Parts: sequence; structure tokens; C-alpha cells
Amino acid sequence: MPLPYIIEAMSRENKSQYAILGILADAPRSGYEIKKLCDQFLSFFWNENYGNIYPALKKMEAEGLVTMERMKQDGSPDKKVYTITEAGHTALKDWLRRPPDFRILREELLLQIFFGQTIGAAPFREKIERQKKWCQSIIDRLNEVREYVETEIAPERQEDNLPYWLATLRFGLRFYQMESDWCDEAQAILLELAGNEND
Amino acid sequence: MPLPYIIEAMSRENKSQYAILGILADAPRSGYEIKKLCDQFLSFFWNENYGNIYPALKKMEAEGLVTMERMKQDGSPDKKVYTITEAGHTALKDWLRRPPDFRILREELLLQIFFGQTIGAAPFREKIERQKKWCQSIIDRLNEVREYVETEIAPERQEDNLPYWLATLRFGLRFYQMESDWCDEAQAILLELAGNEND
DNA sequence: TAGTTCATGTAATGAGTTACATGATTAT
DNA sequence: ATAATCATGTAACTCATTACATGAACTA
Repeated sequence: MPLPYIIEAMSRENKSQYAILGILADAPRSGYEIKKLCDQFLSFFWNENYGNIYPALKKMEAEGLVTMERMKQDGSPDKKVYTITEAGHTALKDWLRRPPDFRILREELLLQIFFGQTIGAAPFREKIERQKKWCQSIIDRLNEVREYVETEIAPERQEDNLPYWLATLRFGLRFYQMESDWCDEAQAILLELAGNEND
Repeated sequence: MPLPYIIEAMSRENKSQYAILGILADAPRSGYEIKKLCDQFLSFFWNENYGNIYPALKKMEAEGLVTMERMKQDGSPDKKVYTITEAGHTALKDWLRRPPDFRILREELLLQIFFGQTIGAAPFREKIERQKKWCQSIIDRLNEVREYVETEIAPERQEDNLPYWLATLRFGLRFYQMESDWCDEAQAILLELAGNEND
């Protein structure tokens, strides 16, 4: 009885440009501001870095998806503020309507546990505890984000975006709570095992 | 009140070699067999491809972590069977004791939902339904794997590995069940919104 | 006859991250 | 004095995936 494959890989294309277009659709911004917004609001399911953002902005400007305007500031260096164009809006909406790629997980902790028999259950006690603490710290931060968007964002913008943002936040909260619960279960499974190992 | 960053990136090194060493620690195998095992047992949290496996095996052979033996077969092409060495065992155990990198998610569906206001809630009905069906199909396959390891694997090997394998399977089952449940919640959030959009 | 499985590999490309470079200002 | 923030970018690198190449045997 041969087993079927669990997950088959999918073809992937570059999605960074859409993350950037989505952020610019809200308001014109600089590369630096885009990065900051990614870190603060998206990083629990998406992240971008400068080495990606700046070349992408340049490329999108050449393609006519955004326009750039230099802004002088006193006290800080010049800013390059990017604004989304009509073509940019169209590209964003086209992508938004397409079905997303399915995720491919890479969980090093699970890989280690899968081969755990090699070193026995004991070292995993601490690893799983560490993982649980990490989950809890992210849950705390997600709750901070939720409070922030519910109280600090202007009410007229909430009406538009709040349900969408809430849906993503709920995923994050469910995910890390699920993982925290799994940590407890995994500890129980390996605790029982450690008992047998000592016999 | 500035928000803290949710997740900070970590330095990452190549982990493919440890996946391969872990599989070879169980028994000598060819690159082809390693790939098949990855697909059947690990692919819900880890996957490897030939373009990675074959060069990695060659490199590990040069480093003395594995040895290679050519095996002639009738009916099929020659096999290159790799066996883990003492040095390989040591490298594997060293990695198993190290704390794992924390994951970085890239969830295209969440990115689309975050910017969903641009196109409105309607197109997400189908996307989320598709996501839920995908989750259910993986849950079905994970249950097949669980039945397989509980019934088809030799009992004396179960004693060693079963709890570790069960712990990883439980993560998969919890994860995809969590996501399936989240799909229902997200539909409810966006359904309510679609009602308001029609006003 | 067409597709799948067995079996190995390389080349090319694309994606993602880190390190480096510069430099002023502001807070501790 | 030191660190952090603001601000932009490039170069190098690693990682991951896909396409390509070969070829025999078996199955529908």
C-alpha cells in the first residue's frame, strides 16, 4: 500500500511587488516607510527587506506601476516618495483576484522531532518550552496590534479596512495559540516516552 | 505609540543535509529513495527536491559524512546507495541538540485579504472555500499516514519512533484543522461585511 | 501508444537574506 | 559616548525550484 504524496509543490512568482503596491494603494510612501509598515503589520505572515524593496520600486517605476517624487526634508535625508498609478492599481487588482499559492512549510523543530529518536526525548523538553514562549510573545504582540488598529486608526478608515485586518489577525492568533497548545501535547507525548526510556 | 516589530528575522543555514542525514541514519538509501521518503512522510512540514538532494549527497560524501556504494540491478538502472558514517552521526546529533530557527511564514492568502478592501469581500468567498478544501485534503492524507505508521511499520520500530512521528503528525493535524476553522471564521467576518457593502 | 515509475544528474533561474556603505540627527 | 532612528541603495550570497537530459521497464 504505497502512500500518496502529502503536498505537491506549486510554481511561484515574485509577490513582493504586490505587497508594495498594496501598501502604496493606501497612501504614497517611501521605501523606508514601506519596510516599517511591513515589519509592524505584516511580519507575522509576510516580510520584506530593503534588498528587495528598493530594487522592486525602481523596477516598478520603470514599468509605470508607480511614480516617484523626491522630497526634501530638513534634519533628515531626502525622501523618495512613491505613488501608485492607474496601471499599478490594475496590476494590484488582477493579483487580488487570482487564487493564492498554497503555502509550503519548513519547520525545523518538526524535522528535529521527527528524527528525535537518535538523541532521545530529553533535549526536546527545553526546545519545545522555548517554542511555546516564542508563541506567547507573538500572541502578546498581535493583541497589541489589534488594540492599536481598533483605537488609534481613524474611525472612517476602520470602516473600510478593519474586517480584513481583523481576519488576518485572527489567523495569527489562532495559529500561535494552536502551536502553543501543540507544545503542551508534544511535551506530554515525549514525557511519557522519557518515562519508558528510564525503565 | 509606535508598534514593536512582530517577528524579527533570524540567520539561517542550510538544513537539507540534516534531513538527508536523518533519513540515512535509519537505513542506507539512494537519492531517489530519499526523495520519495521526504514526499511521503515529511512534505507537510519539509520538502526536498532532486536538484538539492543529489548535489548535497555528493558534497557530504566529499566531507566524509556519508559513503557511497554502487548497486547493480536488473530491470532498473544502477543505484547509488549512501550510508551514514560516524562523522555523519556526529553532525546529525550536533544539529539535533541545537535550537531550531523560528519559522517565517509567507501566506499569500493573508496578504491578499489584508489588502482586500481594494476589491471588496465578494471574491474572497471562493478563495477561502478553496483554502478550506485544501486543508481538508491534507487532513485526510495525514490520517492515512498515521494509519500507515501505526499498522504497517514493524512493531519493534514503532517503539522507537512512533511517539516522535506522532508528535509531528499531531502538529499537522492541529495546524490544518485550525486553518479550516479559521476559514469559517473569516467567511463569517467577510459575510457580515458584504451585507454592509450592499447597503 | 501514452503515461508512470525507476534512477541520476546538471544548468539556469529566481527568490530571499545579509552585509556593506554612507551620513545626519536625536535620544540615553 | 553610544545607540538608535531616519534614509537609500548595492553586492554578494545562499537557498530553492524548474527545466532539461537520458533511458529502460512496466502499466493502462
